[in-house]
Amino acid sequence: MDRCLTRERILDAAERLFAEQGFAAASMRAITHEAGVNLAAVNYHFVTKEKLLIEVVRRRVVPINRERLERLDRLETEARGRPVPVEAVLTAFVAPVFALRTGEPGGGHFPRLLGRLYGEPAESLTRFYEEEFGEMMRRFAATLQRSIPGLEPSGVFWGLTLATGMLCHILMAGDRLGLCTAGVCRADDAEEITQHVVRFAVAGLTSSAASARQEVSKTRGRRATTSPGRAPRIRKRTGR
Amino acid sequence: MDRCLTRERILDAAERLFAEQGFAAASMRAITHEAGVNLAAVNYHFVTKEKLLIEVVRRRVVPINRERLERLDRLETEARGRPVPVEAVLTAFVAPVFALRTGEPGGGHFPRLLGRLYGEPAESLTRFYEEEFGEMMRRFAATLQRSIPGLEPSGVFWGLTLATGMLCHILMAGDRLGLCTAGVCRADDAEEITQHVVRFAVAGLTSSAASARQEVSKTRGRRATTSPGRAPRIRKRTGR
DNA sequence: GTTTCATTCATACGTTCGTTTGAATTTGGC
DNA sequence: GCCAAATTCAAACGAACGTATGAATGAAAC
Repeated sequence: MDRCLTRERILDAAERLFAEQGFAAASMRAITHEAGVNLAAVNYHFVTKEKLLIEVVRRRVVPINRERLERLDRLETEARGRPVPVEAVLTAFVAPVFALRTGEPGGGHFPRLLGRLYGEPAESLTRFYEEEFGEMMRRFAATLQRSIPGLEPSGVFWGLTLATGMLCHILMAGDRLGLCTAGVCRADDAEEITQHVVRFAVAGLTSSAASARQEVSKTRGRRATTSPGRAPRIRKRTGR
Repeated sequence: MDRCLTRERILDAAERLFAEQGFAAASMRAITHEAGVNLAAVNYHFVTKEKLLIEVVRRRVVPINRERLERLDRLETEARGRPVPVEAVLTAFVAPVFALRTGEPGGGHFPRLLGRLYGEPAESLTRFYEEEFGEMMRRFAATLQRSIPGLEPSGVFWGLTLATGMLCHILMAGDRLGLCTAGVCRADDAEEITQHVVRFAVAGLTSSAASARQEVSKTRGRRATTSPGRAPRIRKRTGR
């Protein structure tokens, strides 16, 4: 059997089973059986189960975060020094997660795994997170900061965190998403999910900025509510 | 040892370990050791590991959802037929999750478990979800529907789902929350978390309603964007 | 004091776990 | 065709898993 083929088959099978059952519950025997390879092949190619998980995740996360940053670069280039529209920034953050769902052949299982990852206690994953997500998050935060006047740094990170939360929750819930929502919400339409998440994040960030501004200028007699502020001026809705 | 004491000690220990390590990774031996009880006590009191999980969850979820509904009832009574303010509804949805964190002595671990639950593949949990969350979600959806003029049913459920997602993600991330956010976001201030999540959900729902309204009346020459609309002027549009 | 019933206990059952081993097999360079 | 390295294989390792069992223990009921 081709050398690279076994590796890839293991990664595919592990991705599917990790996503469906979680790291601890997916046994190496189930993975290798699903992949149609020998049990010892995993230890030969990946040494350990935990390192296999890291590799499964890395294979998808690296391209996703690369595309996120590429989109962000493109937006900043187009903006030519002016602030980038908030919606565009958030779309660049959200959309790449779903890119491989339709693209890759067996990539449909990864979003669910991605959603589940934050809960996994493997400490090597924690390190992996900081390495793979840290800089990307900081770059998006910096861009967002300039996109929304009046938004403080903590507001930006909360926005990105909450956006990630919405994303992960939908991804993780999978088919069960419709259970508590009378079948209204489904997790199979990437376009719709992206649209909803981006809308919420844009509105939330804008609202945070508005209430922060109001906090500053509360001596002025403007009406004080916690409701979202005006629409941010987004002209050309740059979706990709 | 007191009869009820053993049960409670097992529930506490299981809650902590399930939250920290996940269902599959937390062994019965670790749980009973942590609880300081005999291994067989779990099977005596709960029959099976999966039923133990259900009981751990039920102990916290039932009071939480009861308080959610009580708050909602109170709001509707106060509103006397008028729509309930959106922010109040969402606060009633979010805040009770954190109530036991400060209240109960060992309850600090449950939010993280709650966040993790959506990923657990135990099929008995799926049934449990529909039973414990289904009606509550529908009641909140119905109230929200009347609170935000122009919001369609799917928008309401998406809002509640995304709000749940933000909540679960923060809860699940626990101490790791600050990792990718330059230490800005922390998961230990219930007040702050509630405030952020509610703000985002209010803004998002309002924005959804605004874009839905605009969709309807797009023949009129008003400016069309997908950005969030004004704050909803909750007028007394009597419903029901 | 004896009976009764609920609870706790030490121990063992049969599986399954992640990993290792060493021999077989395939592969690629000469 | 041959050697050496890379890969696959069947089999087994010790440990840990969830659960079951039957005897010990405790506290009320009589």
